[in-house]
Amino acid sequence: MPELPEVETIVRGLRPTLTGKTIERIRVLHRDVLRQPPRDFSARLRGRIFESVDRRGKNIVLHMTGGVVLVVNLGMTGRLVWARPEARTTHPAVRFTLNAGPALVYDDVRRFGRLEAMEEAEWALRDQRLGPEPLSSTFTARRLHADLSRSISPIRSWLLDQRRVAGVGNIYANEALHLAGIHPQRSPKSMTEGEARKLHRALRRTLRSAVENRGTTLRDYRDASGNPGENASRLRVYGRGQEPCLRCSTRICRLVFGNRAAFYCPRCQPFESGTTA
DNA sequence: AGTGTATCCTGCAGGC
DNA sequence: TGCCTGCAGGATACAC
Repeated sequence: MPELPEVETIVRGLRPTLTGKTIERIRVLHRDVLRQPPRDFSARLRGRIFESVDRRGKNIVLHMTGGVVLVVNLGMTGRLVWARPEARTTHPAVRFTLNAGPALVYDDVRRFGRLEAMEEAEWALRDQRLGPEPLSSTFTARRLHADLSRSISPIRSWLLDQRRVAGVGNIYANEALHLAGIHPQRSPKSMTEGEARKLHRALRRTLRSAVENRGTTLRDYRDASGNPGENASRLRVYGRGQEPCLRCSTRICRLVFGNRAAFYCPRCQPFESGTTA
């Protein structure tokens, strides 16, 4: 559910208030969202102070005193919200009582999300396994083209693989491919430098504007204060099967592969490499 | 090594 | 109204 723009919005919302706060108490209501025994999780975090609030890909990365890192992956329906009445938490799984202000609650209907407390060194290893941040300066069109040349899986699947690029999920993969005029099943290996450049631009534009709109809320996503994002009305293909393409009025197609739905315009995104688009 | 598939879980929309 | 089916923004264990 939450992809880079949603996680970024949550992190920005948490940062000013959470930094400097101490975890006084931890209540685990659903242990299956933890990647370690609840006793171990709590022992590592209790009494620690939040030093920084960051994002890496779709992960919320909370650096604590004592060299401990709390990593939160929201899965499909996870939320990290302030326990205020207006942010109604329906399925609280973990509750962090802080030394001041409202508690911080991890809420997750489907419980696909995961929380883990680990050492800095362990986090460094995990971090290494993730691909480049698409909005950072190290993510260049040249690098993208080189990375694409080594893969034969469909480009939409490639974009969802967090080891290739970090933070892209099904919504923004489909949106960026439409903007770039590239069919979701195109082979990355077959892409020209020009296509890689288009895709690079499209990814960055799509993600940046979604961050500006505070993320896409289809159903579940909320920011740290419990508010939905504003980006849903800006989607061009995702969830718009059978509706007209906003660019050429052709009907948007819906196609399932890799266990996920792909949406694309057959005219703007021809399967035969896109010189006619 | 790199890919595709099945699975974790709950809720909701649509068909009958 | 109620039952059933299919679908959902993610990650990963496994088979090939």
